[in-house]
Amino acid sequence: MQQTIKATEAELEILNILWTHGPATVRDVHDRLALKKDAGYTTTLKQMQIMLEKELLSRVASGKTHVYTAAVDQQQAQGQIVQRMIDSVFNGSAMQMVMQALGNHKASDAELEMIRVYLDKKTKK
Amino acid sequence: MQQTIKATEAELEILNILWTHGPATVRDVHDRLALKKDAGYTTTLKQMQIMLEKELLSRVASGKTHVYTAAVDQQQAQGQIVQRMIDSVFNGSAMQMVMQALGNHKASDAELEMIRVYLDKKTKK
DNA sequence: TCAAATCTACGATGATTATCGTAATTGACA
DNA sequence: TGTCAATTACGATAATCATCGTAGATTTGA
Repeated sequence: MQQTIKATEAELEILNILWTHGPATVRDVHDRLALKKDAGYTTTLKQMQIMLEKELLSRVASGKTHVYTAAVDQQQAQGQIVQRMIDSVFNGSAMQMVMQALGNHKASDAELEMIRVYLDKKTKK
Repeated sequence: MQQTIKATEAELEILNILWTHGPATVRDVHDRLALKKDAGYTTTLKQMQIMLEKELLSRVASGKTHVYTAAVDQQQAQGQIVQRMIDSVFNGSAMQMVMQALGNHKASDAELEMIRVYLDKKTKK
């Protein structure tokens, strides 16, 4: 049985950065975070230290700093979050959420085509 | 400019019940909630009172009880929640989330077909 | 009518989150 | 080597959330 990954919104933002850009220092993460929101450096630091305790992150020392890595699988973590949302907000209907997402979002034709291809593959299987 | 609707997980469950079944008393909501989770009656009551203050709900008196109604639009609230998740967890890519949702979910062929039809309509427009 | 059942109001509490200030540590380099 | 800048460690705090107990009000029906 896979463990349940429970991350807050703020933690997800950090995980997201690490998933996207790979291992990074607190400084790196903080700078990227600062582009979107503003919080103090120590806030980010503390956040990441807590995530280390929760084992959402791992780290290795490098000189005087630490390099952090996401310790949870991206697919799995994202999947669980989406599932929780589907359950609590969409009565368990993934489809309902997909339609909502597609409806609100201005997806390009190319994107829509990708989804279509994906659907086909899924249907055939 | 539309206001930002911010509801917690527990609040969403309540909203969801009201959206699905229409106006209801605390008792009604609580009984439905009790099917899934267990919490005391006063917990649900308090929750709904707070939601009233936040103007997520409205209510009218009916005898000694109050009948509550969701005061926020379902489409709009769901849309904002999904959008927030897309932003924080999927780097702003709705598609990425859709694929995640479809991947995790065992959708029936009929469901997939519905999505396909929806996509076509969206593409043509 | 009045007692029991039901409901609301309200405050308190513990847990979790998010935030940040300060102090201690470390490494770089003048 | 000694100082300065950057980093980590740690603790504190305020805000938010979820939960529930108790008291008071109201309705119902025996």
